Amino acid sequence: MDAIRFYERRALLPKPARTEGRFRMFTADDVARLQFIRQMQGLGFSLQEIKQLLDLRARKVEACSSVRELLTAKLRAVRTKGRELRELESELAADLRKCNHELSHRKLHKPSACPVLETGGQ
Amino acid sequence: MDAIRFYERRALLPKPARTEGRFRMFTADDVARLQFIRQMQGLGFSLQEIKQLLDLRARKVEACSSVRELLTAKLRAVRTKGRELRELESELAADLRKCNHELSHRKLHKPSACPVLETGGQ
DNA sequence: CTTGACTCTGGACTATAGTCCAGAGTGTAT
DNA sequence: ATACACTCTGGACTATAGTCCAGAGTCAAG
Repeated sequence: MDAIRFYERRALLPKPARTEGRFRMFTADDVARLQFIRQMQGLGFSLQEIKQLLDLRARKVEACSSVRELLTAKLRAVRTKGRELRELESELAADLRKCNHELSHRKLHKPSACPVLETGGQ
Repeated sequence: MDAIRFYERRALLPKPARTEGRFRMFTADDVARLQFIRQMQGLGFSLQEIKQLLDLRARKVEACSSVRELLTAKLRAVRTKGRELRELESELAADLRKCNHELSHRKLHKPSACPVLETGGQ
C-alpha cells in the first residue's frame, strides 16, 4: 500500500476521492492504472517513463507530433528489447535441452559432468 | 569506469591482473563479461541475478539439476516478458499508425484532434 | 625527466523505488 | 460501545546501482 501512496505523490495515480474519515476510495480505473504501472515496470520502464506514457493517454494535448516521437522512440526500444530477449530465450532453451539430455543419460557417463557448465552455454 | 570497480567488488567481474603500478589489465574475457552484464541489465535482470547466471557458467558444480531449475525459471520469465513486450509493441505500433494517418489528413479535419490521445490507445 | 592525461583508493554522495514507523484516527463485527 | 484490524500522515530508513571526489600515484609522449 505504501507504493500506492508513493505513486500518488509522483502523480502516477490521481488523488483519489476520500471517505468522510479521509480513507482513499479507489476506482476500477485506478486499479487498471496500477496494473499498467506494474506491467510497464516489469518491462523495464522507469516510473518517470511510465508517467510520460500515462500522461500521453490522459492529457488533451495539441502536439500530436511530439506524441508521435515518443511513441516511435518507445517502439524502437521495445523492438530491440524483444529481439534481445528472443536471443536470450533461445540460448537458455538450448542450454536447457543439453542439460536435460545429459541428465537422461547420466548414469552412462561420468556423473559430475554438466554440459551447460562445461561449454559455458554459448 | 567506476561501474567496473563496482562490479569487481560485487564479484561480477574477477579481480584483474595488475601492472607493476597497480593498474588493472583487462582481458578480452573481461570485456565479454562486461558486455554480458550490460545486455542482461538491459533485459531487466538485477546485478544479483546476473551474478547467478555468470556463476552458473563459471563454477564447477555437481548440482546440474539446480542449474536446470534456474535455467527453467529464467526461461519462463524471459518468455513471459517477451510475450508482454510483443503485445506492447503491437499496441504502440497501432497507435503510431493511427497517429501518422491522422497527421497526413490533418488539414482536412479539426486540427487539435489526436487519435491516439482520443482513444487512449487501447 | 617533465608534463599531462589517466588511474588508484576509500568514502561520501545521488537517484530510484520503495519500506517501515509511531502516533493518531477510522470502520466494522460483535 | 468496544475491540481490533486497518488506514492516515510525514519522515526516517533501506537496497540497488551506481557517480563523484581528493589526494596520491602511474604511464607514455615529447
